[in-house]
Amino acid sequence: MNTLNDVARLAGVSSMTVSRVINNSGHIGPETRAKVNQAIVELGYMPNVLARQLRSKRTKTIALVLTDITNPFFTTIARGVEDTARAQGYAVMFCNTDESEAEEIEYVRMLIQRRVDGILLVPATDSSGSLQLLHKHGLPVVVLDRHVRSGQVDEVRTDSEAGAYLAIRHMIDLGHRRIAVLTGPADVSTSMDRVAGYRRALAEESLEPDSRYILFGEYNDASGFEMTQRILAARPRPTALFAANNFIAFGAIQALREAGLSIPEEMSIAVFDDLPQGWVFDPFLTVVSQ
Amino acid sequence: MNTLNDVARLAGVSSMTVSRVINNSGHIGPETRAKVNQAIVELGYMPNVLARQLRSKRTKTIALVLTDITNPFFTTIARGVEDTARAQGYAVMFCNTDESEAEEIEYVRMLIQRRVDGILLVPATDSSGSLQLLHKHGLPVVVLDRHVRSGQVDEVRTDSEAGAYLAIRHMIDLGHRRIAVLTGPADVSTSMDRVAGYRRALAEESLEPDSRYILFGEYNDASGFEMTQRILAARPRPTALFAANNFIAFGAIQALREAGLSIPEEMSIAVFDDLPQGWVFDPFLTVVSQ
DNA sequence: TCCGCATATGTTATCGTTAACAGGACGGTG
DNA sequence: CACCGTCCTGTTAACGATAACATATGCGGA
Repeated sequence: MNTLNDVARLAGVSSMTVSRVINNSGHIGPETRAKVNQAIVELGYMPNVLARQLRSKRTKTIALVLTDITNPFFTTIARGVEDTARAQGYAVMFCNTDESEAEEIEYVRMLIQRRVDGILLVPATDSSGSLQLLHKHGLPVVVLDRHVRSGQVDEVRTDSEAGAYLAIRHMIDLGHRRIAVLTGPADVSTSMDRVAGYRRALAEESLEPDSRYILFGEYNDASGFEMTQRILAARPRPTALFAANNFIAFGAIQALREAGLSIPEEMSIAVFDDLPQGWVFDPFLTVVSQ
Repeated sequence: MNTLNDVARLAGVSSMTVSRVINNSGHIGPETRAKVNQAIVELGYMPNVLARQLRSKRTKTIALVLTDITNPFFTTIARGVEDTARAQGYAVMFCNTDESEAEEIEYVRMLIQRRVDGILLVPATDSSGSLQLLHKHGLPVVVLDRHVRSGQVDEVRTDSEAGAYLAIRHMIDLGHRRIAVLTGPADVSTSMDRVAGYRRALAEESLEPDSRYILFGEYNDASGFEMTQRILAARPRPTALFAANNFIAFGAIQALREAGLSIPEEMSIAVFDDLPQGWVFDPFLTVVSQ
């Protein structure tokens, strides 16, 4: 693979001149530029971005660290991030932490070593060893989707509390009085915020939130399935379920099908999350779209 | 951010010794190793991977170039690639071409410049300027999901012809005689192969494939919607649709709903593709899972 | 005793580019 | 005419690591 020097030699100029042509910096005479460009084409020259990055201390690369790109909510975000980054000449590295803080820190170390210019992070938990690490090394971070306690970070997220409130309000308006909530881990801000919205809506109606109706689990379908089985055993049985994300809803619907309960006649479901396109087809659901 | 030399100075050894400790190469005395490790911890040293990559000419990075990571089929692949790569110490860069060859070539140029060690490519079309480019620069490539004519490349894909054949066979066994196929672009191998399987199944039953029942479009829901509207206008109307991928099926189902046709009573649907989890809930479909 | 080999560390050059500085030519201005 | 600014190009060093080679020490065997 030939280098900038090969191009310079062929064009009969110094390597600095070639560099200037490539980067459109400084002043270059028109015929010099032509010679250089021709040499570039002739050799099929491709700049070595690594060398450029090393010297200039910028990688034009950012990272998106999230829990699972398989979740349609995150897939959509990933797609948007990639499009925007690319338009600015940046590349994106994706990392799946599977909700594990250890994995997250591992990834962050790798990203620091690769000298990415910045990181978009969906933190696995709200205790943020990785944020400290990033801060120590001076790496710009934006936290997505979730809130972290540890202070001074820019965050971009939806208002979980208000969204959940709206969903539960809607259920109440439809006449439901016994509503269960199936949510994620207790140490993830979205879980807690969604429960908070749930409580507020119930409180407004002076409905006592029954603690047996508030279940914490994981943001996946197995957990949704299991929580639903537990809630179906509760007496009195709730008439509506509020799933704190789409995967939990998947599991819940499966459990209801197995139990032979029809939706929404025998059990209503509201979901907090984007759903994959086409999902709206049959079981009738209420969704809070992000 | 401090360097290998800073560590060397603090530990009172040469930078080469530090490098050897980090990479576990050569012979290092136990107390030297201890000194070096302590210095590393003390400084919170993070190797500059860029410098390493430049010198060693390996980036430990591969790229996955696909058409749209939003497609659940590709999302799953992406997840698998990332997991496997990471286990081997490799990072992955994802690129969405949106079925555009121009975008694909643009990405390939960028990846060559970034000196990735190899590329996994889902080609947008079967004319492969990007493959030539990659070959010219000596970059290892594996082509995924689709077949390319231009020769000597490793390919990993499912047997589209056989899958389509099975789906159509199944439809025929259920009694369908007028089956339409809604497929992707004519210059993508999977489209053609799925149509070929369709033809073979029909031919076996001496059913004349009606060319009005074979529609080429795009692998997205808008195209599936539009093709379905066209097919519904055909007389005699087919009794079954075969969608060549999940997005086309989405569009088809939407079009059928709008037309007030029930699935599968008034129109059966078979789909070639993985479907997102939970999708099986209601409209009753036959799927060929990859 | 001398040689050879394994072990342990250091020195120098280099990967391919850009930052920083250094001119030379040319034209306008006071 | 001296001086300055603009345009164009080149030289040198550096980014932070590793490859390749060199050196030193100790130990066993002929």
